[in-house]
Amino acid sequence: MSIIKELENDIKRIIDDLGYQLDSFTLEVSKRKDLGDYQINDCMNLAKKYSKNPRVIAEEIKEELEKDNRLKDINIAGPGFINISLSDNFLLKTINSINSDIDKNIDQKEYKKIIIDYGGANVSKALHVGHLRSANLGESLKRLAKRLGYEVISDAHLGDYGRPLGLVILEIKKMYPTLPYFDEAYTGDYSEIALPITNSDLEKIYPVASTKAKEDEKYLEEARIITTKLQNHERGIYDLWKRIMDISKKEIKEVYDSLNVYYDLWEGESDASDYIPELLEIIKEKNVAKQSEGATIIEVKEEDETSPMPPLLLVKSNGSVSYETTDLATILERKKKFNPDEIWYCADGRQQLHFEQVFRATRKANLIDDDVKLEYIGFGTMNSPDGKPFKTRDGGVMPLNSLIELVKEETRKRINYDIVKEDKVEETINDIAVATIKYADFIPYRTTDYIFNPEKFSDVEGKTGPYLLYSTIRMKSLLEKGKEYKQDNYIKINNDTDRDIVLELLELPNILTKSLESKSLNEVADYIYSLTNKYNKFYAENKVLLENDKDLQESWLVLTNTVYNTNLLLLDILGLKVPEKM
RNA sequence: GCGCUCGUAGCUCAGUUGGAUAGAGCGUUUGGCUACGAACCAAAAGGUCAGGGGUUCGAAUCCCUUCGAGCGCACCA
Repeated sequence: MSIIKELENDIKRIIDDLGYQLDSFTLEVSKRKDLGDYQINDCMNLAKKYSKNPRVIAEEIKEELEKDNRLKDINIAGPGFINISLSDNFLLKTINSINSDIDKNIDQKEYKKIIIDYGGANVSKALHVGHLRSANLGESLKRLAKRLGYEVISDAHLGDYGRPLGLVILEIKKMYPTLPYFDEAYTGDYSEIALPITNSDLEKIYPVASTKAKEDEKYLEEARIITTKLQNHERGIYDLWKRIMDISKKEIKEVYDSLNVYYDLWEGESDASDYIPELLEIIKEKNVAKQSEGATIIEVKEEDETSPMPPLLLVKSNGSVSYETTDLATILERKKKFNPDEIWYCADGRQQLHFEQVFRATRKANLIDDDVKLEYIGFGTMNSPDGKPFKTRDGGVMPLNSLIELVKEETRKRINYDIVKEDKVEETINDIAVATIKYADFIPYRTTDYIFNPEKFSDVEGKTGPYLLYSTIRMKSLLEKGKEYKQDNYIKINNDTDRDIVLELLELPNILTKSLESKSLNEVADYIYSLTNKYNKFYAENKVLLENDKDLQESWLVLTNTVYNTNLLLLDILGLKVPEKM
């Protein structure tokens, strides 16, 4: 347990022992630093609950707190705020403990097994800027949850089935009608066929096919037929689909790799499709579906519910299945393969209704135990400066690749070529560019729609990814240059600048816990900036290596090391790589 | 129509289980490199928290209402 949590528990016990019941207690950082390090606001609420004067309660608590030598300068202000500060001796012990083991500054959670579904990549479609948030958020939630003691399985859950693929296959058929894939008489081995299609061809084919389908009912009908054939694993069509999968997956993986996003599983809707017959059987058994307008549906609307809640479409009137059905089958698949305690879905806010339908249908059909938590983690849309979804000049959505390249070009101008090794240049540029993009994405709260202006990337100063990387590298550099000096113990606190850093470090466990609860990384992003900024202030004010007071110098090196290690931990959670030099 | 997410500094965003004087970055103005990496640090200016009403010791935060924005509401995924 973290040191700050221990202190919080002790204070809670003191308050409990006085006969006042609190549901929970956390030390809140004071908004009046002139009055103390922390403020306790609970007396006013307790006063209401126990019909007493808040200041009287505050006095009682104060009297007890004064016996604790970890605390100092306890005072009561206003209607009943208690202000407390931490003793220097306690702070010294704390930082030494964290310095020896950073896990002493983290509160582990009880073990759980979680599957996180994020990314939202679709086969044969380029990853574009709209895919960034899901990948970024999911990856970091995975890292955070793991760090706090959960077992986490990440799944890309590729969109590799359904009509988009039917459309792509149809368009390939129009382009190359003589390919053996479309020849029902062909009995040979498909793997020997040369396919004249690259990934960038695939990315162009889908928009073309999609437009045609909107304009031409006959074309759309043909695509429906191919989609159904695909879902029935029909020879030829199915083999072509597998080839498309291989080409597309390779490209998707490369983009995710460069973004530092990794999946344990590359399952897709097609894998779940194996579970559809069993799913339909269960649903039939439980008798929760019914026929409507030629389709099979599950009613998920509660009685006397006013919000719109259309039925879940299980089997379409033409016999093919919808993505609601594959999502249900996926739940079945995950239960059988992994038996998780929770499943998290990171998807755009516009999918909220869809997931609500899927979750309700899951419960109705008892697809998974009631105590397994299904959680939809929605997020806001990334918009361009005009407030509309991000587009390039020609009207298409900007590919993620292009965005990365754009920022790389800006980064290329800023690198210090004197100290970055020649063979590290490209990797360094990628790390910095990705940090710029990902960190900017973390700053707004999860559900906020936000404006992402690529022009801004030319400015990499201030609260940005490069700021964090630069500062962290500078700490490392200092620690290396200070190797000849002792770096063992934090011995004395010099002034408020030093003290503020130690207090900031103590916030780490609460930040991580809160972030995991809210499933938003913006608090972590804010925190690492704040910690780094405080450290940089210290760095500008003091010259560690030239300090004559050796006790102070040793303390400062320990402080630097602790902040450095904390930054490494946080940057890793955010999924940002730290280059050697930059 | 019903529902969801919102409206906070010139711009982009934090802060929303109610707490003291509403914050950050950018931009603007100003100061700091012959000392550990200046992608840094310091300071200033900048606010009717969309408007109105209510709840209470206390509201950006909770409730009601008006205005405004974006999104969603079965055979696309």
